[in-house]
Amino acid sequence: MSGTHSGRPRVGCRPILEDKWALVVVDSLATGARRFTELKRGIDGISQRMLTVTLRNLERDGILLRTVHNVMPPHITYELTPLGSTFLQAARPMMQWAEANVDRVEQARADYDSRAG
Amino acid sequence: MSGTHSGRPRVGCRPILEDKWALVVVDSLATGARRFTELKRGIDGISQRMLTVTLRNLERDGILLRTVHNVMPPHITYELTPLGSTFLQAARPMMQWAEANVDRVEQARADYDSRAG
DNA sequence: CCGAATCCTTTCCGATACTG
DNA sequence: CAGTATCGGAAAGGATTCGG
Repeated sequence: MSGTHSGRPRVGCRPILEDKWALVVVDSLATGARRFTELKRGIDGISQRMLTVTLRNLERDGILLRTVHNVMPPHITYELTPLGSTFLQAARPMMQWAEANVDRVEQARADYDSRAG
Repeated sequence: MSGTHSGRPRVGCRPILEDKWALVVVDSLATGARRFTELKRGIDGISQRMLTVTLRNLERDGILLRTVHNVMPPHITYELTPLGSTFLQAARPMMQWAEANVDRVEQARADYDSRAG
């Protein structure tokens, strides 16, 4: 036995965990609903296409909710669902670890590369 | 402001977070050192190539340590470094969330697909 | 037993152009 | 504003073969 690994592939969750932008998009919705352009501006380096794709996938997964507001002019907002909020809570430690240890990891890489070319 | 997102791309951590197999390999080392073949047997669906690549990357990142034992016959073990242990601790909540919510996510997908084709 | 190397297919993803 | 459509290069990743 090895930790929490169950033996079968975690089909259905992997796409979230592996998605290049999913974590940062979810994180961007931490403080409440946002519009497409707000998200685009707030996320460094994301293309329009990838933001669209990421939002669609997260909506499909039940992580966020897409709402069309019929005011004038009409606009669309994205916000976390309850399931999305629990996901964000669970993901926070890992994001914080990443933020806190980027330098250590890069140092380890530099060391490794200098040893082995 | 939006959660823990700093605005700059998290260069250096993304490869770990995005890697298809990194989490499950790290998790497989939770209980101690393992040999290549043990890992291969324990991880469902991983190819020899991807296990090799994943182990190299994690070693390079300072997450795990590769040790060549000069006994007869010689063998090689992989184990988490202290940095790797902190990574695993940080990743646990997300892995547990994934394990606990696969069904919910798949249900959400089925609902979404039945609504929109 | 633990890989490295090669081949080949699939998927990702940015750039660009267009739409209601 | 909030997308959709299409293209093409880049990267991932499986299968297979070979080596120490």
